[in-house]
Amino acid sequence: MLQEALREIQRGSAEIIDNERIEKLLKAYFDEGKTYTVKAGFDPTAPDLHLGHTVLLQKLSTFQKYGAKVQFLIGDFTAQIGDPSGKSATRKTLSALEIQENAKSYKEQVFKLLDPSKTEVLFNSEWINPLGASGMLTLTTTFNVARMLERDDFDKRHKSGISISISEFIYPLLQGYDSVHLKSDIEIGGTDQKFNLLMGRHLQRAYEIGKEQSVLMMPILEGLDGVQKMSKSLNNYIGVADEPNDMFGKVLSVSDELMWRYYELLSAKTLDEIEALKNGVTDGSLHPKKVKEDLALEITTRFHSHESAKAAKAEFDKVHSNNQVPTEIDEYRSDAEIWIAKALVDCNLSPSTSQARRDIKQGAVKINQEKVNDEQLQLGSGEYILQVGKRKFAKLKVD
RNA sequence: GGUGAGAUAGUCAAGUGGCCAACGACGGCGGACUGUAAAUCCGCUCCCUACGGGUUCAGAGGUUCGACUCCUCUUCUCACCA
Repeated sequence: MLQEALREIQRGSAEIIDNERIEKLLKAYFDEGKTYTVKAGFDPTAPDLHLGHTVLLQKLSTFQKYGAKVQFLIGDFTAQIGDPSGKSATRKTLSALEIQENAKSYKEQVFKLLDPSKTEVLFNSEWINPLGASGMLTLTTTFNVARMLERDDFDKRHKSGISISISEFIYPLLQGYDSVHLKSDIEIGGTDQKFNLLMGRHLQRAYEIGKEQSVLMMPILEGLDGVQKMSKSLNNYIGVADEPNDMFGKVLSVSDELMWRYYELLSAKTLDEIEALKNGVTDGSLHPKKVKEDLALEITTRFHSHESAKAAKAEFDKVHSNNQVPTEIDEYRSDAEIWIAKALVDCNLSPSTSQARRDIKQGAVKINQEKVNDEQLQLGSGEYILQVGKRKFAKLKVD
């Protein structure tokens, strides 16, 4: 039981510092029922959560299974500075109102994964504000500039003469101080957070609170392309707010290889269960597509509901396996006879008539399931289902 | 502040007077094959009711029959020096 818990906790992690302590905490839980705290900080600058952000949540959820109380920390104070990690320039700061809004949307999402009874939502302004100028000074005496500049991203910026604000030096200190105040046993974060996470250990020692937190770092989740990190700007993400149909479809579109990665980092299935799936695929008794569908169902269910996930699967089968028209498609109207290329542009199926013509030439355009060959085709009055490629549909009414 | 290099389509990157709407790579889109997977193969990839027209190569002027290519100024980026 203890071994299994350890394996699940280590699952997918990139690096663990002071693993022995985690083992001790778990042992104390299994032997004596003693709980412990796991801290994870979230910067309320990103209101649009995607699956990449949920890797940490999934890990927290695992910890909760094995006796952890989660300290879900929203860095409302620190967000005013902006985390310098991995940044090549000073971040612009957020207004108090924006931070509040973002924090709210965080709370709505996280309890889809976490057990509320074992989760404490905290805002660090609560203890950082009372620190005052003298408390802040004390904090800064625990560290020095030379060590701060050892940090890779600071070092690069310093050497290339890009300005580093003093407040950015303060950021890791404050994050570390959170661990002092909360007396966290373990802190988890992404690999890019290593410096900040270690600061927690440093400060817990400096403030002599009698423990030093273990640190568990999770890797950055790859996006749909399987290569680059999942991010909104690369448009390779699955948003937690995506519609069920989109979410299901996106999960199903990842490669088989990436699917296992997603299983490891996102699924609530145990390692043994996943191992069984892998064996099934290897010996041919399980079709990889089925396994991927299960993952898509699990994820869609998590953020929506079991019903909508099943509906998404049904819809998916309908459109893609049986080549039928989706249930819901956008409708457009035209009040006069219209040229096909123009119609495609009007229905947002093509960005320009030039593109529309190319699509037609390449046989990508269908009207009512019939391939269109004539670029000059005029659509008279009636109702048409327009289709470009495999997934873009629109309904057009011509009066 | 000084000196040198550079700015080309979504990104990287050719092109140094007409053969340039601009090589190539990546990405993206479409097609074939499939499990809407991956891999592979093929096609497309500025706009325009189009065998033609229009607007592009940081910005503004200029030279020229003709400029992405030459000249001037401006803006920005990078390297070295201080």
